[in-house]
Amino acid sequence: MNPLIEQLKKYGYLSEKLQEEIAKRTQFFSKNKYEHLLREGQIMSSYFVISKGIIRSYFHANGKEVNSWFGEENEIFCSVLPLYKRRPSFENIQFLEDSELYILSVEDLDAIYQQFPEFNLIGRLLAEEVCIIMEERITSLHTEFAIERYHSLIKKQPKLLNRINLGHIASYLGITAETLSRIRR
Amino acid sequence: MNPLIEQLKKYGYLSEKLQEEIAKRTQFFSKNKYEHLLREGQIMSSYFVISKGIIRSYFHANGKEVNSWFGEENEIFCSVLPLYKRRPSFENIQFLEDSELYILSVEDLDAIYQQFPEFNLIGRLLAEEVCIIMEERITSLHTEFAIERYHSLIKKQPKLLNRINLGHIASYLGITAETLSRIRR
DNA sequence: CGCATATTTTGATGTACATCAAAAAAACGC
DNA sequence: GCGTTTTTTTGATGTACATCAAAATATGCG
Repeated sequence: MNPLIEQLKKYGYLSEKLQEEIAKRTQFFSKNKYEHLLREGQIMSSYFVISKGIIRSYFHANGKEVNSWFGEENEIFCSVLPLYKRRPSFENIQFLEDSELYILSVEDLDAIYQQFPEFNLIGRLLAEEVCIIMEERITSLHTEFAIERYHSLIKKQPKLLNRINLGHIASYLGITAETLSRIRR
Repeated sequence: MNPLIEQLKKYGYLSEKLQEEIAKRTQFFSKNKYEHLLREGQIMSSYFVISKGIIRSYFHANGKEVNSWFGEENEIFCSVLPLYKRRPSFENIQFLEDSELYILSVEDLDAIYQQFPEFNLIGRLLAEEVCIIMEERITSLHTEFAIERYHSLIKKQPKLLNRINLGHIASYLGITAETLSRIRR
């Protein structure tokens, strides 16, 4: 069982041969809490799925860490800028629990695109899905008050509250921990 | 000369046959200032390029119009939700000048994907590009003050200021026209 | 041109959220 | 289990931006 393949299958048909190729190239990692998968400035990139654990993506702005997203089990992720543009990441990806994950590096991904051009369909649908998610996030940041953004988040990722401290959540929402505390009361 | 094909070529090779097929399916429209290309609730969708004119995309939030983006000549655009998910649009696309544009409808696009599977590569790169642009917008809304967002905008679309009134710009920035006026001073 | 309308600016005041400080509560390590 | 560290809450005060009203300016149109 390869969780990456399971996730990719959600976007379309993968032939046996293609599945074998992906399986062959998939790397498995165990990581400890607070380790990093990616640090800003790196170009190393990949699609990946966490089979166990949780991650945050954060970057630095105005001298502070700002969380940009959280990742839970059985979703497919990537760092957009390195994967889609081969440009250095401005974000850091860090494990917030001891975690296990499956990675398909950008080099392996390219090789697969070469060998199985039909895989571009999956890649297209994946990127299109990311667009949808990002559009929601933009609208939320553009028009909602902090409390509405908070409710949107717990609606979309309800388990997050039990796994991640409120300081991290506040940072994702674009407010301080103090404000989040007052909002929740 | 088909401006849509010119834009698509930026993302990769298009065979003669593929270009012919796109050209055959491309529709040309002239539109007057204040006409709409798309209204919220509609599913009708497409990729399109404006050869002359300017557009804004806006939606309704808290009883007000909120501008989500502006489009100028010779860029390829779409409405993400209808095109990528076949879901009703929540945004409206309106011309702010008398305009001319070239459209490839979602039905024609699907037909092309069927007939030329290699076009999925272009579609993938296009969607990936949209992700990059959206990520920047998210970061801007997440961490910047209004004045910084203003400077980002005029850096990225410097001609906008001469073509669009400040109320529209303010709405895009997520502030009121009054605040924008004070910021500019 | 001259009047009507739309846009931009200015001023007074209100509100969402930030900052700083410190207490309270929870989690962690030995 | 107890002390240390981290997280969360509470309070006082500051700031970025909103709201409402109205004046100044620009634009559109017969």
